[in-house]
Amino acid sequence: MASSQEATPLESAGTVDALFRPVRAGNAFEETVERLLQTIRLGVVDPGERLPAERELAARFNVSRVTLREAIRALAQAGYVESRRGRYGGTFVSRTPPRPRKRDLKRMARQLGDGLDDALTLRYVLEVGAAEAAAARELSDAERDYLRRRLDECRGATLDSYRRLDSRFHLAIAELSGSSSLTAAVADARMRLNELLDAIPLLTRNIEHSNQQHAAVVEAIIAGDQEAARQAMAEHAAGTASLLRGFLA
Amino acid sequence: MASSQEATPLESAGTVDALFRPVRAGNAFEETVERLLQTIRLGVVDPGERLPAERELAARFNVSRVTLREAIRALAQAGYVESRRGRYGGTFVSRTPPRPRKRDLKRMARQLGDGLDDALTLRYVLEVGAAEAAAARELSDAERDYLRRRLDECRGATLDSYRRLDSRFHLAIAELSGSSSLTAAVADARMRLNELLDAIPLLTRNIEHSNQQHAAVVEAIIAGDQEAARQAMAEHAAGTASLLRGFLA
DNA sequence: CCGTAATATCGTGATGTCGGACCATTAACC
DNA sequence: GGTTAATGGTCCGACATCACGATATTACGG
Repeated sequence: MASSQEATPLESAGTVDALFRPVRAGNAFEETVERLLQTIRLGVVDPGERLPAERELAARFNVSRVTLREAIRALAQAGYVESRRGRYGGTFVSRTPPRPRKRDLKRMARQLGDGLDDALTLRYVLEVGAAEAAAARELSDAERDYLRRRLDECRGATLDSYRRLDSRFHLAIAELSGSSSLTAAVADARMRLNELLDAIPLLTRNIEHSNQQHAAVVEAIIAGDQEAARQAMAEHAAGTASLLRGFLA
Repeated sequence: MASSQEATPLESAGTVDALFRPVRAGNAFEETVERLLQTIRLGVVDPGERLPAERELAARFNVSRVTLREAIRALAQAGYVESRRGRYGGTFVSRTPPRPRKRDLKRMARQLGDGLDDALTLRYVLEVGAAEAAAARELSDAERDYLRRRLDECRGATLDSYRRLDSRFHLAIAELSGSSSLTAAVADARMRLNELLDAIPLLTRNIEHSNQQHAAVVEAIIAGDQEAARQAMAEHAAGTASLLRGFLA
């Protein structure tokens, strides 16, 4: 009765789609694999470094140890990690990561049609917001040092390690926002895009430009200038976005 | 060897915490309940309106029908929904929603210590970003109408229905950003805060102020003025944040 | 009044996931 | 060289969750 005029069942299909999205993306095993990959690809734990012990990881992930081990085994077979037993053993990130296999155009096209704009919009909002939030906080000396060190890392990066160190730099900014939820969201957004970014060539010229923008962001954050931080990060994000759109369109 | 100087294992604890967060918040049943509550509390489906059929919901949520039914049964027992069988039957949102029981201070204190700032920061970033993104898009006539109607709904709201209509208004803005991931994120952020907002009194004066800010946001979005939209939403969000902090601090 | 369609409800066997205990291995330490 | 502590590796019973199918109920259309 009232619904035909008062409610808008058809117009709000977008909202419905967003809220009726899958409760869980896959089974526990798949999601655990994805999260471990995140820590590796985003540079949270470096090649050669050790992951937390199985028991601790299982507890953090809120997943049984069996499931976690299956995930680790899958990553080991794929060449991402290596496990060593005994005291002072553990699971280590491989120093010779598997070459990201060339993405087939099918997958890219799927992502493109479905959610490229979606992912780019989300990334923009999160990263720009994180930069602004970080600038709004009063940072300790240690935090400023931390940020500068991440910036320097990117400068000294090779073509191979750049994506990882770049991700880690952006994660550091999110971290300085003080919101771990925001940090997690930034990490998720980057993982969605890295899959696409791996498919396009990385030019030294682009890296230099990125590094300049990084420096501007850091400067603004340390100066506590929210507006400048937002602006600088917005430019940076827009650059990556147009680069990506150019290669895929 | 190299790790003691080069890496920063201790300083980046925040990043580690964020990335080693639980893979899944709870079991499938609990998460499904939470998501159904979201559609009700955030006003995606109105009181008296029908939810999608079990089979469709189960498919959308990527959850078995058994699990979905258990979730629905729990919500039915709590008084949130009512199920009717037969053709043109279905599960309907109750017209007499259960009074949100007074939140015990224990839960609030927990949220407060743990993640109030976290939730507020995330909310701010997402909603401000959504407003900016919406303003950046070229909206169709239907979309503009849709937004205005949501705004008007808030004006005519009673004290009882205000929170729901307010949430729906904000969701509409997120929706107009064009990113369903962003919409979903905004919905999640609001659910986290609504739990707290339900614990503090709702004043008519505050509602009027909110509505004025809403109008300013809508005006800026329709005008396509990203900067103004951002600014207006930032003020609005800051207002809610300080209100909340005032009551809990 | 009857058939049909759309819906919620119920049952069943297979598979995933969990928690916990126990085993095997290793490097550091005494 | 033995001891020890921390780690990965293995197994098992209990429970959650799944996909699938069959059944019951109801409103609409003839």
